[in-house]
Amino acid sequence: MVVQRNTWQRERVREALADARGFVSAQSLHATLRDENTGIGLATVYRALAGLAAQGDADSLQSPEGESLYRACATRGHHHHLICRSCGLAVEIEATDVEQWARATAAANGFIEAEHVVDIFGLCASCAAARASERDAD
Amino acid sequence: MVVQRNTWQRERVREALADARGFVSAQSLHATLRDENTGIGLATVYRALAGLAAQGDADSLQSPEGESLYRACATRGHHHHLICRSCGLAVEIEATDVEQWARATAAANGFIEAEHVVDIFGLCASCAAARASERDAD
DNA sequence: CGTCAAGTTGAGAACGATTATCAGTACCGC
DNA sequence: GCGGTACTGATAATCGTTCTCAACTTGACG
Repeated sequence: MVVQRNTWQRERVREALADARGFVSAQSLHATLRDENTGIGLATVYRALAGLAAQGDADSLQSPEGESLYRACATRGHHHHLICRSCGLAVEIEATDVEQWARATAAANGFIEAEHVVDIFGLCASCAAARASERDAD
Repeated sequence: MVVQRNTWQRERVREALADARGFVSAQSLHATLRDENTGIGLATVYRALAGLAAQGDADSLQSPEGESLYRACATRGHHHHLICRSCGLAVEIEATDVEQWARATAAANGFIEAEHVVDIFGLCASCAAARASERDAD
């Protein structure tokens, strides 16, 4: 049974995702690959990303604007992110305390099969500096 | 300057939101109001919800499926939720520790203007029980 | 290397949620 | 009641994502 084939498209998506410093949307990833030369299809990018996410090679989350963002993460397994809302830069963070708190809170209220969403959005140092100098320029 | 007018539509949306035990989507809220009799428009529901959320009378969050969900919350000000992914029931929770952790983590990584998303999704006791008896029935 | 079955691809259609448009309406202060 | 203006609602438009399906690749087998 051939479960999955290797195609250059999937490989390119994986590379592009790895090249991106932080979280990127499927749309912008597609745009990037489009620019490079490849006539890769949007649907293929979505499929590849969904596949990567499914097998744990990528993390996905919803931006506050409702887009799905993806990232190739160094840390496999459960972890959270500190994300720059300007450039998308993401820092992987552990939150052992929060995990416990989440589990305890869920249990205390009779909830089972609890999953939690814990992410921090802000401006990274670079973007903060960039914005500060923009302000100065005004 | 008339800033905002009172219309029965906005009031109905507020009521319907209050009647719902937990988070509901704009779509289902519109469906509910539609059933009641009112020929209220979908756009109006969206506008009312956005308004309520803007003035702090309602909380909004994105479901894992990408829909925007709204809820009339008893607690004004910053708080988080424990949400049943089956019936939408939501429990308001305080997470002082998590707030601090979020702030500290952001600061430690040079991030400013940090906001955090902290929500727990699970199955509430009722839904868990309901599902258990369904299982038995099979 | 050629063949073949089945997984993949890509263009575009389809879809669902949300937002914008705009003429008609209802609210509010006078 | 009047007038101005914010609001409404039907519909179109937008945007991200998924589906469809014919054409194409890949990989196993000989």
